[in-house]
Amino acid sequence: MTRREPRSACPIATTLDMVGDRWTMVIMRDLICGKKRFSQFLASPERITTNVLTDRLAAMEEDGLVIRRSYQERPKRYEYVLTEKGEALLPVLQDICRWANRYMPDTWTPPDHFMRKRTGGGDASS
Amino acid sequence: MTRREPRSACPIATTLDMVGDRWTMVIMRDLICGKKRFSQFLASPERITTNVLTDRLAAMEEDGLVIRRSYQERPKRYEYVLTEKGEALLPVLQDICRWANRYMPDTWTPPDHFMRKRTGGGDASS
DNA sequence: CGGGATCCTAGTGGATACTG
DNA sequence: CAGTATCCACTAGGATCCCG
Repeated sequence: MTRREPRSACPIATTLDMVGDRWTMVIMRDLICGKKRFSQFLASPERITTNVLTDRLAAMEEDGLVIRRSYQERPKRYEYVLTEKGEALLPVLQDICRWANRYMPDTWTPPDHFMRKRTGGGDASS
Repeated sequence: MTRREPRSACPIATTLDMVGDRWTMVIMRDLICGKKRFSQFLASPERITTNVLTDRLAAMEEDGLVIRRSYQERPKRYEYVLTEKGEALLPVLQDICRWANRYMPDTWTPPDHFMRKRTGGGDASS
């Protein structure tokens, strides 16, 4: 498993040191619509390999972004779900989509229910 | 100079293929408050090296995220500024800051004028 | 099905010295 | 000042095969 140490106390640099690698945010995208299994990630169009997927999921679990549930079945089954901390990154993903749809015309427009979705703890200030 | 080809037509994956490396968003952070010179980036706490900085700035210029202005002086002087396309990523940086300040307590709180700043073309729909 | 074990590449980053 | 030019190290990421 591979994680990065924060380079500074800057919120942007620190966040990027956690989720700013080549795959973490793509995995989170797959998890927005709910739980997913190992083989379902592999089916995404970006074609992540088993090796990297294992590595990223383990790091994300340790960082508290996802939870891995195991079921006692035959053959064994696992499911990955976003934690609240992970879900709270949804606005970032939505902003990225808006930006891409404006400046990179060859990208899909995400489904409406994704762009309208709201995460639980908006801003608890005051 | 190093750029990545998009892995898919997904807006998230495509955007990450452009700005999702270890340095691009950190450089953009430095540019939010206005123009910067080469040596000013080097002074940031994350300690980027000249080699990597040159590489990233060139890629960002080719991607239309920054403009490099040169002045005919002695010694020669250059300035880097965000384009409108680059500035439009500001909401992403702000969301990242909000997220970090909530879930990664050891990070700074950015100055208020940064979090309140708005980019020109909000959403021109309807 | 959900990985682990291996081995390998190439992208990323770093140190140092030099130049227009 | 603002880079180039080398050379080098590390590791994220990939290919392939194997296993409980």
